[in-house]
Amino acid sequence: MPITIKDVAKKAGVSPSTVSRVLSNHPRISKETARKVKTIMEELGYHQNVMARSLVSNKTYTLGMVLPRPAEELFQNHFFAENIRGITTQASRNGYDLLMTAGHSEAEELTAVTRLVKGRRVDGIILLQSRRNDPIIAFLRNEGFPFVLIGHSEEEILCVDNDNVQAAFDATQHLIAQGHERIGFVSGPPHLTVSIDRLEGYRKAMNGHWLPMQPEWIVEGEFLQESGYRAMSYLMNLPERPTALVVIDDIVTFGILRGLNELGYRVPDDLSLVSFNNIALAELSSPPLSSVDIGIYQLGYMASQQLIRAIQDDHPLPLRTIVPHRLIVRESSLNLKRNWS
Amino acid sequence: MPITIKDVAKKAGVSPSTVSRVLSNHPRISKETARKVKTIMEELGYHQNVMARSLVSNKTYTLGMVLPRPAEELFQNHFFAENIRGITTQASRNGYDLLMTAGHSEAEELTAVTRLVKGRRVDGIILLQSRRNDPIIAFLRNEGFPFVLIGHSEEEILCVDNDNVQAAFDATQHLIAQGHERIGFVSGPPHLTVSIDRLEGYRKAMNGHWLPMQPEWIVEGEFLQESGYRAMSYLMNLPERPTALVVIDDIVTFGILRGLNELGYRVPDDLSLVSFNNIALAELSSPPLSSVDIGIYQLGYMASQQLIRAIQDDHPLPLRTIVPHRLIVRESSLNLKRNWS
DNA sequence: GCTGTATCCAAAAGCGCTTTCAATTGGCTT
DNA sequence: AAGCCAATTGAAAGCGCTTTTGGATACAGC
Repeated sequence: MPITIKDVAKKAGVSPSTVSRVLSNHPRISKETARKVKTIMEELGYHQNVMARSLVSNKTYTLGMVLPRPAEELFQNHFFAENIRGITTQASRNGYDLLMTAGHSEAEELTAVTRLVKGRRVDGIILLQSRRNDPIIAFLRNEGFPFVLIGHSEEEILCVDNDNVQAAFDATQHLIAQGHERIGFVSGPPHLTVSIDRLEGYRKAMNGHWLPMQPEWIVEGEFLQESGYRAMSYLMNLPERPTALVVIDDIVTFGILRGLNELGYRVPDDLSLVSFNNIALAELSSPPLSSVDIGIYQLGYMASQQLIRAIQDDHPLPLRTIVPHRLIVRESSLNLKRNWS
Repeated sequence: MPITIKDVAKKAGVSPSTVSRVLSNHPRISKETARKVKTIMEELGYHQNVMARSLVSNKTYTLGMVLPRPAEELFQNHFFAENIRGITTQASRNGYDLLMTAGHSEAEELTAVTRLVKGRRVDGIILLQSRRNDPIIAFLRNEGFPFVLIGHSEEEILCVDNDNVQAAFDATQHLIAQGHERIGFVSGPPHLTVSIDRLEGYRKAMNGHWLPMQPEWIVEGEFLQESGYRAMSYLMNLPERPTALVVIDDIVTFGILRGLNELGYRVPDDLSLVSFNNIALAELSSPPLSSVDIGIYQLGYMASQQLIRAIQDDHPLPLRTIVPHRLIVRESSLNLKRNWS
C-alpha cells in the first residue's frame, strides 16, 4: 500500500490540500509548514502518484513519439540514437519524459498517435519524418494538438531543420577552395526536399565562382551504398571527369569509396569527396571522410525545446528553427599528400 | 471538453459502469448492449482516458527504460536503435508503450528510476547495462518491482543475454575450418564477462582441435578502434604471427583493418578476421567483415516479452533467456581469392 | 404462488490528486 | 473596540475510470 498525501497530511497534522500545495510549491504556504511537510514526506518515503496528478491537472509531462520504421538502416540508426539523446536530454531538463510507441504500417502509426493524443497520454508529439500529405500531421493539426516535426515541411507547422542549401554551398565552396574546378554532385532521390536544397546550394557555389557545371556531373540515386558505387563507375568513365564530388550522404560515399578502391583510384588524390551527416563511421573509414555535421543531437534537442514551449505557453513561436551545420574537414577532401602518422 | 464514458452512457441509455464493462470486454454483458455501446462510442469519437484507467487499476501498460549514457558511440548507437526496435515491437504487440527517461550521472539515473517506480508511472523496467553492484538493480530488487536486464548478471534476476562462450567457439571453429592453425584473440577489457566468456569459447575451440595457443596471441584492450590498431601492430610484429584473429568487437576490427591497410597487408589473404556484433558497418567495410550477429533486435524483443510476462503473471519465469547468435561469414575470413562481382 | 438461480445492468464508492471556496487567524486601521 | 485586510489553511468537489454490491427481470422447480 503506497503512501499518499493523506498519510503525509495526517502525520504532519495538516490537511491533504496543504500537502498538495507544498508539492507544487504554492506561494501561499508558510515556509514553516512547507518545511515540516517536506520532512514528513522524506520520513515516510512519499512519492507523488503521477497518474493521479495527470488525471486532474490534465498534463502528463510526457512527450510522445512514434518509432520510425526501419529505413536506410545505417544512417537511421545513428540519427535515431543521437536524436533521442537530444530529445530526452532537453525533455528531462524540463521535467518531461519521452513515450515511444511503434507502428509497423502507416495506418498503425496513425492509430498509435490517436491513442496517445485522445487517450491524453502525452502533452505533445515529436514527428521524425514527414511524407507528403502526412495523415498524422493532418490529424494533429486538426486536433490542435502540439507537435513538432524534425525535418522539412512546406506546411505551416512547428519544425526544426537544417539549412541544406547553405550546407551544400559550404561543402562545395570548400572543394573550390582546395583548388577544384570540376566538381560533381551525387544526389539522392530527386523528389526529396533535402536533395533539391543541397543541389541548389551546390549550384549556387559553382555559379558564384563562374565554374562550369556539366549536366553529366550531377547524378541522382538513393541513400544507399549501391547508388554511390554506380555513380562512381559512371562518373569515372566520363571523358572529362570531375576531380571532386559533393555527395548527398555518407553512406553513398562509402559505396563510392569502395568502388574507387577496387579500381585502384586513391582518395583524395584522384578524387576528393565531401558528404553529409558525419556519421560516426565517417571518421573511421580510410581515408576519413570530410562531412557536413548536421547537428543531429541538436535537432532533437531543439525539437524537444520548441515543443515544450509550444505546450507551455500559447505565444506563437517562430515556426521554423534552423540548426546550424558544420563542415568537418578530413582527409577525403584535403589536397595534401597522405600523411599517415 | 473530451468525451467520457458518461457521455457515452447517457447517449446509449445505459450506466457508465456498463460502458466501462464494454470497454474491458467483460463477459457478463449482452452482445446486444455491447454492440450498441460500441456504435455510440464510434459515433461520438470516444477514447478511453488512459490516466484515469491507470489510476484506478494501478496498471500503466508502460515499460520504463533509462537511456544509456553515451559510451562506445558507434556500437552503442547501433545497439540502441535495434534494441529499442525490438523492445517496442514486442511491447506494442502486447499493448504496452515504452517510456524513456534520461540520467546524466549514476545518481540521476537512480533518481529517474525511483520516480518512475514510486510514481507508479510504469509497470516494469528494462535495464540496458549493468555495473557491478548496480544500485539500480539493488533498488528494484528491494522494491520487488518487475525488471529485466539485457546483458549478463551473476545475480538472481531476470535477464536476457547471448551465449558468448558458444559464439566465440563458433567463430574460432570457422577459422579452423578455413584451414587456419595459428589463430589469435583480440579481447576487450578483461574484467567484463563478455571478454571472459568469449575468451573461453576461443580456448575451447583451439583445445578441441589440439591447436597450440601462444600466450602472446591473446591481447586485451578496449572496445575502441585504437585498441585494434595497437593489437595489430603488436601481433604483426611477432616472429611467429597468427594467420587469423578472433576479435571481440567490430569496432576493434576496424582499427585492425586500418592498420593493415597502412602496412600494405591484405585481408583475408595475409590475415583473416572474424569479430562480433555484426554492426551495419561490417557489411560496408572493405573487405566486408565476418561477424557474429548477436541478435540485438531479438535481445530487445525477448527482454520486452519476459518483462511483460513477469508483470502479468506471477509464475516464476526461467531467469535467464539466451538469444541465439549467428556467424555471418563475409570476405574477411574467406580463404578465397577476392571475387568482386 | 413462492423460492431459487441465472443473467444483465445501475448505483455508488473510491483511486490520489488539484483546486475552488470558505474559514480562521492575527495584525492594523479608524 | 469594532471592522477590515492579508496570509494561511481546511473542506469538499471532482478529474474519468473500475469494481463491488446489489437490484431487477426472467424462468425453472417445488
